[in-house]
Amino acid sequence: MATLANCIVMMDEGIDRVGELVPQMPAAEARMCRLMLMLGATIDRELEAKLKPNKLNHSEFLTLMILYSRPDGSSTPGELCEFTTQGATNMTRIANALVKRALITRGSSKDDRRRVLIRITPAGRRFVQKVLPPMFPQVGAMFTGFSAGDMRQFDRLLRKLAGNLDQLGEQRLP
Amino acid sequence: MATLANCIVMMDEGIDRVGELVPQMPAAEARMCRLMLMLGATIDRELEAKLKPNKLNHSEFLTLMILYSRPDGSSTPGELCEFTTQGATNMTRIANALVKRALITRGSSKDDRRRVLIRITPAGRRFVQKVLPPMFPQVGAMFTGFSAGDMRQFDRLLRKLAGNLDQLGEQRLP
DNA sequence: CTAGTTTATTTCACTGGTGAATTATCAATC
DNA sequence: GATTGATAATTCACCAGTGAAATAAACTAG
Repeated sequence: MATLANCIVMMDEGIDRVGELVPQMPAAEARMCRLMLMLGATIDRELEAKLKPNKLNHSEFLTLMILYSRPDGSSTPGELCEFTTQGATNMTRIANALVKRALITRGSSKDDRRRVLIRITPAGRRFVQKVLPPMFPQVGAMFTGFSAGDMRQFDRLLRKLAGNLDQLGEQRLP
Repeated sequence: MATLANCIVMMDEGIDRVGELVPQMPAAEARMCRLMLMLGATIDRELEAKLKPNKLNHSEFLTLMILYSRPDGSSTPGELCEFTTQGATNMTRIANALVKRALITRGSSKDDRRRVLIRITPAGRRFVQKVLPPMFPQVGAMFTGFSAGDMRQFDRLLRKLAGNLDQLGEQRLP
């Protein structure tokens, strides 16, 4: 099996070596960047594995969770696209899949009949309440050994990084 | 456009709300987890966008960089699978693509003829040296405002998280 | 009322990645 | 030295997700 630790060792050596060949490279930043990519992908795989027994994939899960988290349990395809960073094409497919399983309903909005109103059903709520708790242990285990201070720091640093990424994105689409 | 900051605001509210409905949830950990997923995906998209003009995708780039970082510039498909966390099937495709562009060569190993030896070509090295520097500004910009201490902390926390993820993976495949 | 814009859906072609079976080689054992 | 089993890479058929373009319906502003 390819342990994350192995990959990291190898990545560290790789960056050192590339840093010798291309000295202008911001090595420390590149390292962080790769770490974020590796960990993000790993967590993604972990989550996907947890969801598979329930015949859900990541974007379907996310969509369902957003609806579940809304006080009125409803949203629109456009809004869901925005927050799940999915294309409209895919959101239609996701909605189709969730409607077929009766976890959500699709209806047209009263005041703007172009809009489609997507709403989580009682069965959808029950489904979330069944699916969610079994993933708590893993989520907790990811942060064993993190002190309260560690969590605060981590949160701060991730949000700071998010801010930088936003700026970086803006200047690419001017 | 869907700014990361917006998604985060929405995620925070969502987790608060779900936390009320399902109180056993480890809210702080779930928040970190989602942050990692969002940032990882964003960095991934950013990288992919930077690579697209060069007709490379993430896994091809990674493969090429590993080869570039090796003192002898060579590896085998199996090893590359391990470090890129790709299936063997996909590695064959990646190698095909890179061979077609003459960035790598494929030859069979002398001492074990099952093994294929993949080696970066001089053109491959030149290609990396051309492609790499233009991404340095972005990589640097991702961490503007990070003090030396911030970088140290961030590195420490990410590696700690990696350790936990490894343990979590082990106990799923016993 | 008309022209233009927004919202959602559908279709199509394409990319990236996966699982199952296949082929070739090696290593071990009888 | 033939047989069995493991390992490395490839091939094939398939799926999920994407981007672009076309369509349709409904809203908005002049």
